[in-house]
Amino acid sequence: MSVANALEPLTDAELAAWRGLLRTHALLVKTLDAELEQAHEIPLTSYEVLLHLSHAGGKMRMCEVAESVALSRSGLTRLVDRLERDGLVERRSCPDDARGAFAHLTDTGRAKLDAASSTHLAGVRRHFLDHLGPEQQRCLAAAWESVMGAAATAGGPSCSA
Amino acid sequence: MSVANALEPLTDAELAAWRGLLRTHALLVKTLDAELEQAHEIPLTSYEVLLHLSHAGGKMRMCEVAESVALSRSGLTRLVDRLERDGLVERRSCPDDARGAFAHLTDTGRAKLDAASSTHLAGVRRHFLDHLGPEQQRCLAAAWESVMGAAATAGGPSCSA
DNA sequence: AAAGATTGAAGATTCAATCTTA
DNA sequence: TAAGATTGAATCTTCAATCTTT
Repeated sequence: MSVANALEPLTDAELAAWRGLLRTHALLVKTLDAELEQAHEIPLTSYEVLLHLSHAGGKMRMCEVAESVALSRSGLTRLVDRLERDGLVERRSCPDDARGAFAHLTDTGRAKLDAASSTHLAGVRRHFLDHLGPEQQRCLAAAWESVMGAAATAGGPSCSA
Repeated sequence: MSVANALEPLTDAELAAWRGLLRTHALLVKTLDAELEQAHEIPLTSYEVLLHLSHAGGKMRMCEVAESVALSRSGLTRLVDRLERDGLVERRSCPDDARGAFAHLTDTGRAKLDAASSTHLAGVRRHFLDHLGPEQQRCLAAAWESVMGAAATAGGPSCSA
């Protein structure tokens, strides 16, 4: 908080909290991605796009999808290119705003999502949730809320949707 | 833990703990990387290599460095190429094992690390640690310990060092 | 002039194959 | 035969510039 201690090295506890986040995230994402790729030939990021689309009722604006999976606009454009090529998603025009575009979940995409979800869900449980007590779960959720809340105050997301 | 509930959707608390990890990690890494790049023209991953080298007394085996920053071997080879080109790191041969190589922190590299560390440290505090209470810090550290410990039992790291 | 989306070019990372040494 | 490290090819992601619409 203060400027005076900006150069103090991190305490062991601070270091463990910070570096653990980096290490654990890397391991989990790598593991879950490999499991999805192996069992269903779909990368984790693609899976998450399908998942968000499904949760949103089957369609989202491109910029919303980009924000939801933490990808740049151009990054999402290429990803949806791949998903469209594989028949999992379709682009449709946006009646309200001709500049925009919707990403639509296709039947094939929904089927792929349904098939892959048990693999993914099992992986998230086995590699992550199963090792957390209910108290720890709440603590993590509160921590994310606090960190993200502070960030939102400063520089929020980009697109209006 | 059981197979029976593998298809139950995640509870809200589980979802918050898991998706929060993804979102928060993405935001923090993006922010810290941009700050380092802007103030010292060094990417976060490069900074972390210098940091680990410094903590290890100035030299590490290539495979150790790769493991410490969660990069593949080839990924680290290219990264050290860039660091060597910029004069921040030097490759040296390994007396004990002629197959191996050391990455050595140069004086220039150490100076760069010292200069960048206040930016990085301030960023980690401002964007992350300042929003966590001591209790939350301990909770996070314990969670990482638990998750990583379970993973280590299964498939551990690769190189012998 | 600004926002949503895309494109070309460049950068970073990985896989598979290769080289050298153990 | 296996391990440490590197290389070529391919993939994924981003930045800056562009196009269209508001």
